[in-house]
Amino acid sequence: MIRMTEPSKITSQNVPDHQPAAGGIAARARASVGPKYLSGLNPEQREAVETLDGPVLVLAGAGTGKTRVLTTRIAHILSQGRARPAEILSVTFTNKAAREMKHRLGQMLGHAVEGMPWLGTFHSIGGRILRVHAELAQLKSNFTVLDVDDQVRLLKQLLQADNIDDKRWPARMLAGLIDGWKNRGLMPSQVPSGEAAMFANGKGGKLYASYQERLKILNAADFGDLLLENIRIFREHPDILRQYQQRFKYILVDEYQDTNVAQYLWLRLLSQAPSATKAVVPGRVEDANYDAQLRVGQSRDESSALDSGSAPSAHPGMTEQAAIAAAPNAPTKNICCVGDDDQSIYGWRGAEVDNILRFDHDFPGAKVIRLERNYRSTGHILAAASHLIAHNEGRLGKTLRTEDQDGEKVTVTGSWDSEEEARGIGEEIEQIQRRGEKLNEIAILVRASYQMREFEDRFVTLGLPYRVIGGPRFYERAEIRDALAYLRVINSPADDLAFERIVNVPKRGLGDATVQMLHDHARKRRIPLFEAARAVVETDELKPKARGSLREVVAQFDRWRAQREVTAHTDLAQIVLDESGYTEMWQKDRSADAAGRLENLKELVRSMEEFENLQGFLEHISLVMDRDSGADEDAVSLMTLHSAKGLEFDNVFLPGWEEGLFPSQRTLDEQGRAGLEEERRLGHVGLTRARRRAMIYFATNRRIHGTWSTTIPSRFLDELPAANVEITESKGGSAWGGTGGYGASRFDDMEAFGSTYSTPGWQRAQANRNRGGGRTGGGGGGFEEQASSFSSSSSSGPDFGSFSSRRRGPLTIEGELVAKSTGTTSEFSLSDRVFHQKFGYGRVTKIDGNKLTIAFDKAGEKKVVDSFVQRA
DNA sequence: GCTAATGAAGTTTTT
DNA sequence: CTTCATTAGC
Repeated sequence: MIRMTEPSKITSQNVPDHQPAAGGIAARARASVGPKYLSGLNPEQREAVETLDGPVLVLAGAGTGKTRVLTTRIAHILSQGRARPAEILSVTFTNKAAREMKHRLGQMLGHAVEGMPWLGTFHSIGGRILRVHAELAQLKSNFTVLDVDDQVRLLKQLLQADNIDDKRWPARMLAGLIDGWKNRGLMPSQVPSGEAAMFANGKGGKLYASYQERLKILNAADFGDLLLENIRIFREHPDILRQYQQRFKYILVDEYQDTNVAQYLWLRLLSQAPSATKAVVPGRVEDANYDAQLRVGQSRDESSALDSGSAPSAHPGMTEQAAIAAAPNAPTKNICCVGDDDQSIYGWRGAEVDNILRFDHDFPGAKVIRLERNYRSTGHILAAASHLIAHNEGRLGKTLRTEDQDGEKVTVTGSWDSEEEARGIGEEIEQIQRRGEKLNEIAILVRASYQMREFEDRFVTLGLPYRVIGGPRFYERAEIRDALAYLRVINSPADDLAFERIVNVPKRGLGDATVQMLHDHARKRRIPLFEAARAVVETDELKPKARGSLREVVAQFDRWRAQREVTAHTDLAQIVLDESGYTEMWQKDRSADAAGRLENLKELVRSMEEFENLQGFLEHISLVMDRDSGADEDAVSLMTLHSAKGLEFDNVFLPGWEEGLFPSQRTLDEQGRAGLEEERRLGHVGLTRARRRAMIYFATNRRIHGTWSTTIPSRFLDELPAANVEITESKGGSAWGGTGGYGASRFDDMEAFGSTYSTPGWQRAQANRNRGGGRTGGGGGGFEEQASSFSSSSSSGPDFGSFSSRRRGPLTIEGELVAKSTGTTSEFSLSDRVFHQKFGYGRVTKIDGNKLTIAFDKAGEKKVVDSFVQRA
């Protein structure tokens, strides 16, 4: 299938892009007949696939077949013989996306794509390039990639060394600043002095510089370095840059709207046609471009001054930059960026929406193709999402269309409080389930993760299977990082951070004092901690107990290193975990998640098999390890709006649409209008996840950090088109807060609840609920449900009259508990010791059919379904 | 050096 | 109301 003959001749750098090469004509001829992979593409998609020459920006709205275009384009390039697999650079943001592309490419081409070596994430590809040229960054090719945790610990040490109060100037904050600078492509010397001075009374810049120095000593790079050091090397060594420019005949970029400045610069460099002509001095020209772009990162106003060519030359090379901007840029190769400005939701993490908004400016002559045919959602959902996003000003503008039916309207439901919201959604889900739909097709998308708890509690009570997506990634978990630290120390005795992490895990009686001592020793002799430990055990500076422990640790590592030569790396890992007592530590642990941690450790050892040796494993672990893909059992998905990007479900619940929560007050305060627009994009992302039903909720009262507060409906609700939205009533009206600061809301008209149960709206809502067949089983009426929970209430509730102040308390909702009951007597008896996956150990205090009330040791009293617990 | 008790703080997070 | 991190005490 893939023609790999005459590959590179056609698009060698000597052939200008606008000259259709022989392959191009052949391609067109063939395309008119239509290779199999092109069939089924709509005209825009097809254009995006077939426009191979020059820069292309594909604006792919939600659900318009973005991934399909990317993969088909690669297949097209390959089958046209335009390039070999190894000559295509294809970058994504996530490993998941990269894997998905590989997978679909394999399907499309009918066989596994052996060798698309340059398909991967920005970071994995950057890391790969950096390993080749590590010495140019004062690193060895086996450098360690530090994660955020290591970074912070390292910075903490630096702060301590500098006698900076890390209460006032937290290491996390500095880590954030440095990360931000790296995202913007700034080396320590390039950080604007004003920003560098922001931290610790002017020491910020200096700390950044010494942090970088420490990294080199530890033979380590952080995530930012993987790209930043690439850029530095490309700038300082044009010959190396040219080598890569020549290698990559085609560049494809996924999710372009999420690129930050560093990623932009990196792409920019690689995408320039190799400068065969000596007229252009690469280093110089590119410097100018960087400076310009870096200024964009600093200040939008300055950059616009730059565009007009009248900028004062605060930076060297500015004048040249102005000239270059006016003239056609350095010839650009075949770069194809796919993205959607309306789905840019990572601005707070350094993503520059401007990158996509300015694409045709940055890549002159770029062809912009819009994909606006949506194949995912129904008409009403699409209309609602489009109408909402149309309120944004800073966008390129797309109009999503569908040929699907209108479907059901988007619903907006107000609840009294967040607890009721969770209950309402739980009931709705049960209804959907009864209709025979899969739980896998249901998602709840929240703005902030603390919203999840309420749903989890509810689902546990209902016995409804759910899965939380997101959260700590696999390699970020403590047990994985500990295990990796052991392996890192074996692999690289100079890895002080890893050594420090595990020297007292499991507990060996080597506390802060001992570690501090080792540090002093190490610094004095300029040796790694591990070697310091080896030396110190020969002296009598330590108490006998600590000395013995430390001696044992050193001996163990020596032994493991020796074994490494003769033992398979997976076996070695197992041996290390066992002999160090690490496995045992978790086996003894009786907390709820110990079993899961042991399982994760097994998974880690299993995953090592994919790599040839320990070295190879460690090189890739931090870059390509993904969260464990949860079991594929049928369950509701619970996640943040951010982690929902790229996913789709038949039924999507969107709770918490209230001012302050969504849009988030903090974003509004910190980012102003830009922040509001990003929040709105988040709403757009949320809505467009839904294929058939989108259900929005807002509550009048929400508990945040333990205290209740009254909220007002989100302004985004008012921005939804009335024609596509249906306002449904929930028990208890809403809109207590009245009008917000931005005008009247139509949700203000919903009946206020007041302080009794007898308002007309409430009664009507109850009637609707019962009539609507919302429940099975007896006794499940909303009123009784409410009543029972009132009577069992206890603690201090929200301070809103007698109703609300008494309605909190344990979740004892008899109606539903009976409804779910199987009738059979539970196999548990009173005061049984039981174990629950989420809540840990507890004692049964009450039994009601298959519903147990359990007093958990740590989590307090909960009602759970008996199938969720096992005998302890 | 370890444990228990106090106190501060508390979005979103692809690598 | 939580969770974490640091701080007293044992």
